[in-house]
Amino acid sequence: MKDARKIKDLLYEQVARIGKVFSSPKRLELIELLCQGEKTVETLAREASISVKLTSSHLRELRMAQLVETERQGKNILYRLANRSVADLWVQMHTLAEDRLVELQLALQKIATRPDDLIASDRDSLIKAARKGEVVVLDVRPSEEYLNAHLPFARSIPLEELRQRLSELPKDRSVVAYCRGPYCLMAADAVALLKDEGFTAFHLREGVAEWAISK
Amino acid sequence: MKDARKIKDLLYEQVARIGKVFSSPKRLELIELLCQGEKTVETLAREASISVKLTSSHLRELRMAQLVETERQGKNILYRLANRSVADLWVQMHTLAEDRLVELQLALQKIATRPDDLIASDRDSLIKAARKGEVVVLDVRPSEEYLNAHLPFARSIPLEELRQRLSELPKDRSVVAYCRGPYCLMAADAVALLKDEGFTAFHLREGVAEWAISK
DNA sequence: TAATCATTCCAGCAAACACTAGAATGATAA
DNA sequence: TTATCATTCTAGTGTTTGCTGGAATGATTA
Repeated sequence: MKDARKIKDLLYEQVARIGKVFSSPKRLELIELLCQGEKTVETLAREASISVKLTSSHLRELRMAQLVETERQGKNILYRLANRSVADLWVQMHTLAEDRLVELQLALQKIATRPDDLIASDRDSLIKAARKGEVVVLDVRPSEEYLNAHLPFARSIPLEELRQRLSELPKDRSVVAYCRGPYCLMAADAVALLKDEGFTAFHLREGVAEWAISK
Repeated sequence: MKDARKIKDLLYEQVARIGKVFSSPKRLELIELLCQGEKTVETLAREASISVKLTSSHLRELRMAQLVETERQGKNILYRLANRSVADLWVQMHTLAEDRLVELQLALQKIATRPDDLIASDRDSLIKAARKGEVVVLDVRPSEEYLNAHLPFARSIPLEELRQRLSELPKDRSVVAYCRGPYCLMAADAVALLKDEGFTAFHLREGVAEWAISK
């Protein structure tokens, strides 16, 4: 009887190790970044706006829970998610959070400059329209992330280059911009810029990881 | 720019609220229990072997993250998961843990008295065999949990009553026992008892929640 | 009214955690 | 060798957490 208690505690403790990794905001941000593809510590630190040392220690937690893998490439060390299911768990967790937490829903509403900028993601019809060329699906993430994975029929113009490359986009058709996911501000910025310049632009909340999981 | 940081931090902080709930072993145990159906605080405390007061405070965390709902029923208060996706997240998290953490794999191996007691869950063929009556699928959880939900064609004999009710089971066919899930010891105990008594018995690792999610 | 179920508040304790800073270490490339 | 990328150690700080115990409170039933 006492033994049964002990072994049960041990089991739940192990699962809780995974939960602990997902209980820190900064680690979640790193996970989301790693969902976009492998990255060096420096890149992760810069994109998450934290020190390299702190990044390193958060990555250590991820490593100890076996959720990431590393690979040396020259002077740099590349981190990547160990598994598709790590990204899936992140998506499922933030989806549940969005479903349950009113505070999160409110905060998310502030991101889209206007609610009508948001496009309801009807996966099939968006693909169909993109295939026919009726809309332009625009990936505004850094180009390495686009190269790693992107939505079907998407074109890449990183947010930084968008202003200079406006001429590549059509004014007679809709542009649907997306970025890393619902917590990334790049697509919203892109849509604001595009609308300013007279384009018809919409904001797709989903990123590649969310898209991959949606049924 | 500074604003973008702040709003991002806010978003990840909200998701981390969910992660925090899943980062305590005792809370995970409570979640697993709640996956079996609604329960009173007293029941949860007894089944998780912790004090009512501690149970109450863990349930408070679950409530504040909007992951459970409560309903007064007479003198008791019933807790239930707010949503199917809470159970799904628990299953997905412990599945990932089992996939990544060697320590967990080792600990799980100790549960099954013998590894060959475990049956590989080939969902379709098990259902087919159960429908034909070639095997008896046996639910050894308390009967309220069976009544709340159970596997197709499963019969209910709670572990506590099993010894007295052995005559209800056939000796010429296999018995496949299951309980709450991989971290529950009841099915393993049942299999050990049945084999002792000359039955052909196997242990199905999955519980109802795992079964519901498996593709 | 008294008994039961559950929550809450108080206080306290030990442990863990997030973050920062300084200094040392190791591995690699030029 | 020197510079770069990354980790590690030490050390400190302030916060949060899990758990315990005692006492009070509320809601419901009998």
